[in-house]
Order: sequence, then structure tokens, then C-alpha cells
Amino acid sequence: MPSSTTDKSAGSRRDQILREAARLFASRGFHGVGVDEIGAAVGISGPGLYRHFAGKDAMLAELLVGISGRLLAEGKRRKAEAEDAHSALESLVRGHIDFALDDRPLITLHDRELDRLRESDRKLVRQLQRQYVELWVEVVREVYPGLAEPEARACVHAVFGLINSTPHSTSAPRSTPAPGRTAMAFLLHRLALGAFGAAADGQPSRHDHPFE
Amino acid sequence: MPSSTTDKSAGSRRDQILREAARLFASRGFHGVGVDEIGAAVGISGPGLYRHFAGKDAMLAELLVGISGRLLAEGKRRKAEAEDAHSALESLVRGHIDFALDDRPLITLHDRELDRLRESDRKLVRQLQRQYVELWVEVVREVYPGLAEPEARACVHAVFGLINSTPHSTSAPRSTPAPGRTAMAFLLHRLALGAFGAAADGQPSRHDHPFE
DNA sequence: GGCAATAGTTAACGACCACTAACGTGACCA
DNA sequence: TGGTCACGTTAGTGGTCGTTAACTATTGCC
Repeated sequence: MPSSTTDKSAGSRRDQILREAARLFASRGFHGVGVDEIGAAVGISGPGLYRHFAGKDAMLAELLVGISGRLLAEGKRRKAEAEDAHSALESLVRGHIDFALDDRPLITLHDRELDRLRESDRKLVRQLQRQYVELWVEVVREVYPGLAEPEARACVHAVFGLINSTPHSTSAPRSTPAPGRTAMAFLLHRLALGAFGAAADGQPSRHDHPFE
Repeated sequence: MPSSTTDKSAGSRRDQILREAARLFASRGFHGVGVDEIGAAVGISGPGLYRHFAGKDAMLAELLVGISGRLLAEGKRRKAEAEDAHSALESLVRGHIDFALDDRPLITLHDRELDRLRESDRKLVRQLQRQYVELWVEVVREVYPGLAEPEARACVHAVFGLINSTPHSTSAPRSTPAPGRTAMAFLLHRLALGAFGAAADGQPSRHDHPFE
């Protein structure tokens, strides 16, 4: 039984393993998942994974570096292609929402298992994350010049939390059905922009900043 | 070296252990922390913890049940004491923000390590969480009658994500200082209410509330 | 003083787990 | 045909970790 076309796997074996590992890590935590389990999820058993990865840590590292890099690259692209700041912000929001809705396990790992990385990888991921945040902050401050930089950064973090919250809401069956994907995307879009707008309202435009 | 008055511990030894366990669980994950480490954090070593708790699982269970119960109780109290729906929502937001800012480790555990519980405990925690969400949903729909129930629930989840995002933003030192506690609380308050307002805007139904 | 309770200690045990070693097997190819 | 390489397998190993056992010290009570 050679490769044929594996059930629902589009890419290589590596990609299949990464996808299943992401799912398992997200649902039970990095330390809560054994290599045997990851192997079983792709049809091979245990140490066979070591033909594809140096170790369990390497899988997590590749996942986190990959996701951070993709977020940043996509963000840069969207900002560059937008005509003005306002549409850039909308595009950023839309892109992040798509990401959160389509790659739930990755977005969960992204802010949950960062500390399980080797020092060097963690540094790299944090740098990519920081660049991504700064990209948002620039756009947000261009749209709302009244926002001071620390406030804008806090807002961006909060909106990330808002958008990234969707994976958590899949816990239990409801009496009333949850909104579908497109409705959810639309709703999150409104929520995120509404939050930014509310942050800018009543902000002294010249800002001599009011913390503490 | 007996008890004297332990450094900064207000309550009993149990409480001290719980506090340190929460901090460690939040920063390195339930599986990532060993009992020896928890013991060391309170000055005793390893198995001494078993004089106070049945096991590591029991600590997590008590933490999660405790926090869920406190959130719900406080939420009920605030709703009951509010004069109208709008001030009830404001009070709920304020309460949840205070909680997120003052008990960061707990709020992190709350939506991260739920699956590490025994079936019965997990069921209990989920029930408390659900009641808390429903309490919010009722208030939100009273303030914004145009919101359908599923949308309102999604909004509540999203706003929780927004408010709960604050613990994650403490990762690295910044060039510009982060907002202080009171400024952060104020900002989160505006963000949360702004998000709710934006969710209700453009929603078809009969809402006619004057502001916004 | 005797005695029980409380709150620790160290040593050890058993399970689990990431990883390695040694081996097998089919595909491709000169 | 025979060699090599990609990709598995099972068995084993060393280390970690939760938990228990056995023992000790301090404290308050009669």
C-alpha cells in the first residue's frame, strides 16, 4: 500500500503530521499529547514520526514559526495593497478573522504554547508576532490619530483576543444553533471595528497620555 | 522555622498553595508543572502537598470550580443590584474586567485547562460557565433587543475573549510603557461596550435606544 | 508527662514517555 | 540482480513525574 492519495490529506506526509499534531496540541496541550498518539492520528505508530521530524519540539516549533510568519506576510501584503488606512484596517481584520475561523487549532496554539519552545525559536516567533502587532498599530493609529501608541497596542491585543475567542466557543451543543461561518465572520468584523471606534471616541486628540 | 506569618500570604496554607499553583499552571500549563515545583513555590518540598490536597488534579479542580462559581455569583449579584439593563451590562463588564486584571492566572486557566479535569468536575465547571454566559446574554438582549440569541451569545464569547486577552499582553518589555491598571480597565470598558454596540447596529429589529 | 493531631521529611515505586537501536520492506534504477 | 533509499516496524532505555510509605518534629490538651 504505497502513497496513493491519502484520505483527506492534500500535501505531503509532513504536512499531514503537522496538521494532526496541531489539532491534538490545541485540544490537549503540548505536554498532554504523546508521540504515539500523533503517530496513530496519521496511521503510523510512534517513533515512525522521527523519519520526518527531529522530535516533538520540532513539530511545535515549525507550527508556531509557520503560523507567525504567515500572519505577518499576509498582513504586510494586505496593508501594501490597500488604498487607504481605513480599508487597510478592514482588510487586516478580515484576514485575521479568516485565519481564526479556518485554522482554529493553529490560532489556539499561537498564544498558548509559545513557552514550550527552545529559546531561539521562541525568540523568532516573538519577533514575528511583535512585527505583526506593530503593523496593526501603525494602521490603527493612522485611522484613529487620537490614539496614543500604548493604548493602540492594547486595543490591538484586545481585538486579537476578541477574534481569537471563536475557537473556544465550540465546546458544547447548544439549544439554538451557533451562527454559520459567514455570519460569524461578519459579526466578528463588526465587533472588531466597533471596538476600535469606541477606543478612539472621547480620546483627547493630542494625547498627553492619561495612564494611571 | 514554623509558620510565623508567611510572607505575603493572607489566607491559610491551602490558599497559598492554590495561589502558587494557579500561577504556575497558567504560565507553563497543567502538565508542564510538577508537584515538586509547586511545593518549592510555597517553601515545602514535593509530597508535602498531599497533606492539603488529594492530588494535583484536585488542585486544578478546586481552582476552576472556585473561579467559575465566583464569576457566576458576582455576576448574579451585579445584575440583581442594577437599576436597569444598561447599567447591569456596564456593571457586568466592569466586574469581569476587574477579575481579569486582578486574577490573571485564574482567568487564563479558566479557558485553557478545562479539559484536564475529571468528567464530573468538568461538567460542573461547564455548567457554571454556561450559566454565566446565559446571564450575560439575557442582559445584552435586554439592552439590544435587535440581537438574536445566537448572535448575542457569540458576542458575549467574543467580549470575554477581548477582556481576557489582557493576561497575554504581559509578554515583553516595551519601548513605550503599557497603560496602567486603571487606564487599562477604562480602555477595556470602552472596547467591550463599543463592540456590543457595533454588533447591535444595523441589526434589523425594534431597538430604539437613544444613545450611540 | 503522655498523647494525639498536624505538617513536614526522604525514599521508593510504578507508570508513562520521548527518543534510540536494530531491523524489515517495497520502490526505483544502473 | 543487487544496491540503495525512503519509510516503516518493534523492543528497549533513561528519565521524569504523581503518588504512597514510613518516619520525624512541633504543638496543644488532659
